[in-house]
Amino acid sequence: MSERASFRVIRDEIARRISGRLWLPGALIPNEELLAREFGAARATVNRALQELARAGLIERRRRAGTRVALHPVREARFVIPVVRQEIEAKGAAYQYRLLSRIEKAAPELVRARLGLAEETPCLHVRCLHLADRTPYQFEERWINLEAVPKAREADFNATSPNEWLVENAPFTEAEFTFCAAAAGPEEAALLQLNEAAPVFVGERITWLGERPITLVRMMHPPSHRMVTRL
Amino acid sequence: MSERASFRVIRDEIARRISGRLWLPGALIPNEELLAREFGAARATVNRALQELARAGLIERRRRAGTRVALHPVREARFVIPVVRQEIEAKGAAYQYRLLSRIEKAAPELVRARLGLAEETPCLHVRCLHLADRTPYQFEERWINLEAVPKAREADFNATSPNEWLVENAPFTEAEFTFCAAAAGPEEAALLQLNEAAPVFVGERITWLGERPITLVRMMHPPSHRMVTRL
DNA sequence: GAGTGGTCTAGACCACTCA
DNA sequence: GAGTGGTCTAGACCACTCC
Repeated sequence: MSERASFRVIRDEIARRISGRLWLPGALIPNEELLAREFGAARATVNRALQELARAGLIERRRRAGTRVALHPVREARFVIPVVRQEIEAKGAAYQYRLLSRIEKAAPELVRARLGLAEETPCLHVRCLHLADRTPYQFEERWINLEAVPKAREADFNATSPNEWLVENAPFTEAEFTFCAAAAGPEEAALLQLNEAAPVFVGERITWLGERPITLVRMMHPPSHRMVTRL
Repeated sequence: MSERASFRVIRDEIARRISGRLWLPGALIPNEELLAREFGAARATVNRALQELARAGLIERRRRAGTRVALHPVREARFVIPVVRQEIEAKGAAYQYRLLSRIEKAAPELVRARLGLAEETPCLHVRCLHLADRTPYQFEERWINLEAVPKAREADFNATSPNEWLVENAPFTEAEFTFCAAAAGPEEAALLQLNEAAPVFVGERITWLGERPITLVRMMHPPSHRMVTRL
């Protein structure tokens, strides 16, 4: 029975009317009860369709005032937080990984400030390189708060990259992402096989479990890197 | 009546149990009927709570197999699509805008390919600069498909930036975003007051209304720029 | 006060998938 | 075949907001 009105059918039909300019930006659209009658569905079904459209930013809803076609549609987009290995393998390339260094020491002032750590907090500093088809793909530099993740001391980062190990062993509830462009320093340039001062794409991520800072990671990509997202 | 079980209460309580490691990653959680009984709510209410958690990536659900705590929680983050002026004013800086050029001509092959346009399609090429407190903030280079947005011919881009004009006058339903790092060319460096070949942060956005390409824009920022997002 | 969306309930049937 | 989530219905009450 494809005749049964589904919230998807209703949602898509309404989206069609909006993108087809049948209902213009700012215009009031029929209320839930009318739409329910038109589509031969229950009001709850129409409600679900409209809520999805509102979440996507296509319409704006207010009690009593009704539902309007949004004047500024689509205000936000999503991007996936990939595990590097999966990101590389999804491109059909062979993944390789090299641990460069792993040292337990106090984090520098700048890192402590970003993570909100006390001076004496023990940290693990890990540097590694991810390659796609033998070409440097990402240089990763990471600080792990050992007070929050003491088990990291025993982790074998030669076998598993800190990225994957943390995904399995250190859940987080909050995260902050920063993206920017920078010039490669001499060491970074060598590792990524670039000229010194070549532009690099830098992603930075800080994660927390509740209030507790877990890790700060800086991920550096050669300029050929593209971060793409849709919608 | 805060006693009435709301889907929010149920959702948050379940999230609490997961982040508090009461329910471990990979573990099966009670089915909808049991949870409904526990919370004294209808199954539909529990369903809504669980669907939101699944959308957020905290749990994974499969018919017959039940609902499990996700092994790789939080798979995606959101970022806002700002209007440049609002982005600058939100920082407390004074916004200024300069139109650099505006020419109607055919788009180059590369641009046509990305937009899926025929060779003869009329386009509007617009270049402009956005400043924050008199400092160059973003260099914008844009192609507008005049077949889709003929009204753009009459738009006064000296008064309103194409960014804002399009937001008001050309709704879109699909968008693709690309971010990368690049080296500034001579003209770009001059406009952004950088040395030549300085790293720049580049955002690119293509929008469609249904199947129809609307515009392609390349937004270039000096390396001091940070794109930040949370969650 | 009245109209609109927000949410909940109780029950039902369906779709998928595992055993 | 049976258990689980996915969805729909019909009805209800509430919350917000405009008049």
